[in-house]
Amino acid sequence: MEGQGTPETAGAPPRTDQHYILTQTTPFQIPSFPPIPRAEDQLSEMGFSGLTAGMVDQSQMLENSCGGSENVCKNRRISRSKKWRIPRFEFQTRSKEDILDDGFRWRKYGQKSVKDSKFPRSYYRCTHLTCNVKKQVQRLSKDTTIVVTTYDGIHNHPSEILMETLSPLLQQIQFLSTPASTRF
DNA sequence: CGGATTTGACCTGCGC
DNA sequence: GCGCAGGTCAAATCCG
Repeated sequence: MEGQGTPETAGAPPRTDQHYILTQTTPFQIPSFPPIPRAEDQLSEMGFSGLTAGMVDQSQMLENSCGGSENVCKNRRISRSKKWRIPRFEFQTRSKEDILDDGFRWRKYGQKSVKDSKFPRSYYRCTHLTCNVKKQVQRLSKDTTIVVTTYDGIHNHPSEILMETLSPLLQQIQFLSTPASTRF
């Protein structure tokens, strides 16, 4: 795994002194979600070129993560008989910072100490209204300089920070492309 | 004051 | 059935 895919592409939202290692590389597909960008495209957008994401058996997926399935249980979990699969990809990041700035906004909803690890695992959810992507962040106890970030799901919206950066530019382009006679 | 974070309680699955 | 571990909830707290 080490040494496998270590994109250090410049100019991407993730920054600081980080090295990236993507640990799962199996292609995946999503059966019935609305049109959303492929994980590879999102990774590319984040600056990780030439990467693919892995597939995970997500039989414990929560109801709000499966787009209103008929199999929603009264309690929070979906029946294990329904084999949901969502993309999951994992980065190992060499950084002093625990939080990888990936261009999306995250809200922390939990932290848990994990067996065989002296560092707690943090749980984050994307703050976008309709996006149910989650990520887990944990520092390796073997090598405390490495932070493992696991993404569950694919964003169904563009990076908000990226859009904030680009919106003045887009507005200017729109303004300039409008015929002068029709402005105002 | 509102949004984000913290943290203990709770829920669920799994192995024995 | 029981205990353990992982994941989530939600009230309390913090902070800009």
